[in-house]
Amino acid sequence: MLLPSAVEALSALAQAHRLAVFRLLVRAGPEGLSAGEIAREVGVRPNTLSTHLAILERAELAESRRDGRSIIYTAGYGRMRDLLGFLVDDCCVGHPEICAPLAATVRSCIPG
Amino acid sequence: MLLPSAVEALSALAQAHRLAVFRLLVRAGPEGLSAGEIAREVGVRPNTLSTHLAILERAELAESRRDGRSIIYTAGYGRMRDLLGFLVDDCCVGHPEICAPLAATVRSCIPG
DNA sequence: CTGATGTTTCGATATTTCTCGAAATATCGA
DNA sequence: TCGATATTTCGAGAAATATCGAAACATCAG
Repeated sequence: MLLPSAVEALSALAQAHRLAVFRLLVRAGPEGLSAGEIAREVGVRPNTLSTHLAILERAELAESRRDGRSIIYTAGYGRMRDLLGFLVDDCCVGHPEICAPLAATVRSCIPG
Repeated sequence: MLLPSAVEALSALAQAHRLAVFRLLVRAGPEGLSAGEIAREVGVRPNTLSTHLAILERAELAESRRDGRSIIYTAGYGRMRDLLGFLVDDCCVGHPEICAPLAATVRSCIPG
């Protein structure tokens, strides 16, 4: 991942409503949530949310598909993985003590 | 780490110059770099850089100490660790496949 | 087709952010 | 003290961002 993409992804997450939306999508998993459900959950008007979702989608941190009248959004896991990798790589250049506490977190969700 | 702090940290990193500065500081390690060296390296005017450094420091992603006429900046490793933990936690709720690729990166810098 | 529902687009406004030049502050060497 | 170096603070202008109401678009049920 290159710096401009990292900045775009970080910018997308650097807003309270969007970070809340993204966290919601991550927890929702591959099934995702409709725009309306997200709006209700986060407490943002539908048109404002639409702008936020477009920003997340543009940063590839969210994906969408239509289901009837609803549009279902899911988290862009691949992009998130890249972003975290980009940031963790940075932290791991000769400073293992920074990554050590992370290891426990990461290990706890890896099967086996 | 709470959401508002995460937003503040993400906002601090969501700017090309600041992300470049932060990466530079992480690589510089505990010895740090003077504001002037950073300005030269990143290609930003001293007064503009000062603003950026203040933002990073406010987000606790950078720390400063005076050394003669220079002010030495170091990365705020603790805050970065918290931020990564916050983001990784999110990704690890029932979706281990997202964290698996991260594990290799993290493991590679843990001694032992 | 018509009306209802769900979502996005448009146009405008208020706020925030980035950058700059100029001036102020702090430290050092002579 | 004086002048030079290093950095920050101040004040302003341009650009980007967040939010809103209204209108448009897409889909479905009857």
